[in-house]
Amino acid sequence: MNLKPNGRIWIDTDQGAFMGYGRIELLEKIQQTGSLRKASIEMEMSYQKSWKLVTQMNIRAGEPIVSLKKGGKNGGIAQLTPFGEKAILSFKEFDHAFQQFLKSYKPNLE
Amino acid sequence: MNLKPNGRIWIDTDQGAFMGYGRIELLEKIQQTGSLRKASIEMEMSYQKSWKLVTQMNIRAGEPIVSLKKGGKNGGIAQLTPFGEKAILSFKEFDHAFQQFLKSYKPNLE
DNA sequence: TTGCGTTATACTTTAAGTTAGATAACGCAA
DNA sequence: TTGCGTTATCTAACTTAAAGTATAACGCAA
Repeated sequence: MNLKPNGRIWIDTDQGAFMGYGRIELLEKIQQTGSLRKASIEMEMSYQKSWKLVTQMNIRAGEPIVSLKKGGKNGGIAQLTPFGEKAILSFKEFDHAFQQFLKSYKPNLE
Repeated sequence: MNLKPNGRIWIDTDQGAFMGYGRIELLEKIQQTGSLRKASIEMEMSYQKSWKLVTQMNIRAGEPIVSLKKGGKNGGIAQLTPFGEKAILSFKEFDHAFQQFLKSYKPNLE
């Protein structure tokens, strides 16, 4: 039978989801590439969707998570703000605690 | 800003999801009505979908959660097995612990 | 044997979300 | 001033999960 407790967590705001597994992965790829387009390709996600996610995060957080600039030397740049970096760390900590919770829980059905 | 930790949990098997919020609600409505059709109407869910959910649960649990019988006095009957009742209680306990976890967690971002 | 309300199942249609494709705007560097 | 690669945005096409529609099978009761 092999019953396995599972789940997922995220952070909401009044306007909707703010931070979750997909967004975290996207932010990390932005951090690595410096480009929203490259990050979306690595995520195998359309540019439109990742742009929407980032823009939503920026609005919902009240303070920019990612700084987006178009034009210039390399065509443009996408960069995490210090606040964005803090947000990643905070969510990862939350998820770590949740994974511990999941691991510790034993369903009593046999 | 009002950041609110949120999440959901469920129970998986090797064949896929076995128990979660929607299924629990469906099981409780079956318990109350004795009918899969009436339960689906109360859930505002198509009969086909609820039938599929119940059938999957029965298969994935290895042991019936809901007993389905067609024909007879009232056209047919849907009834939780004792094992099904235990499954409900077990999941609710799991969820209670999870809600406690969520409530206790304070994100450190301000 | 007929009617009833349910379970059981196939097929079609709808709706929502996602992606694709195209194009404008931008600003540095050559 | 031109070219480049990116951000930004619109519209159309596609995909897929869900619901709708229809019908068969069942077994008790009248």
